Amino acid sequence: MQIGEVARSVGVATSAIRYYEEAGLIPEPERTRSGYREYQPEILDRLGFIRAGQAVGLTLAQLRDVLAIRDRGDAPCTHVAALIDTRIDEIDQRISGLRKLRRELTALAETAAHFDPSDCSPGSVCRILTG
Amino acid sequence: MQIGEVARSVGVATSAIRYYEEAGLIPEPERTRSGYREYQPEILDRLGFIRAGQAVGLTLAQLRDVLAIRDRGDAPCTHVAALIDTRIDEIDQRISGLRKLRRELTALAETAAHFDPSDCSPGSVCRILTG
DNA sequence: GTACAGCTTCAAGTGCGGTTGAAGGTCAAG
DNA sequence: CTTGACCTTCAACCGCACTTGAAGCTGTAC
Repeated sequence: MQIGEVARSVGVATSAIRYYEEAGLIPEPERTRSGYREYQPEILDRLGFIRAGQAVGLTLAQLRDVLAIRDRGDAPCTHVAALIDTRIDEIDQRISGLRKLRRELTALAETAAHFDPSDCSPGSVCRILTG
Repeated sequence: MQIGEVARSVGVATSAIRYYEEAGLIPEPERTRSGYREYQPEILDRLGFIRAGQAVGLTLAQLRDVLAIRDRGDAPCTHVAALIDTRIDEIDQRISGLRKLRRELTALAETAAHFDPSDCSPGSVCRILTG
């Protein structure tokens, strides 16, 4: 398969596939006599894995590590499971940070609703935000 | 006040203050004979506003707009209130997206827990993630 | 006079995950 | 034989909010 066909099958841009190669996530494929990249079907699973990993918020660096384990011939299961657990913790922290921020913002919105613009002293930019 | 003193008072880097000037969030200050920036005390409130805005996730572009309204002599209250409401909506969307992702990840973690690495076929990278 | 902190400008780099553009080679159809 | 879709490499650019570095001037204390 040429790069365009692979790209269409998986739903990524050809430029992204070349970038993954450059970044060490996929191996350099064979070339045709004219220099075109010539992929084997295995690439589809590999790109599918990258897509799935990205979709849950893993970085390309993390996925590259998983792929390297796989390429050494080992099963990356436990490593993947650990990444998932770490990712869940990150999300929990992110959510609680956002909830805290939301509480602060609703308090500010409340202030804003009871705020008479004529109280708005020209000496400060905006007391709604700065309290 | 010189830039370093302002930076220490507000808790930002001098490079950030120069950047805000460049980006149009703060006006160009007077200069001493030797070319040093010489700030009036009003800058502290302005930088405090920028910090407060950033802390709730507003972008510099949004804050620049608020400051421009203030500089025209108008009260930016209603504009700020609208930004806050929009920001709350963004956060709600972000949180629900993260919650959805978390549900997917806990499902994957569950799969991983019941997964025998020997089931891990060498033909695919990792079936935990790709399902 | 000399050390040292502090200021100046300008250009370039950071992270992340790519995209875009230029300049050109390749391949099948008509 | 030309058109057009596809491929190649390489370098530069995107957003965002800065930081870093180089090269040099200023100001004060000793």
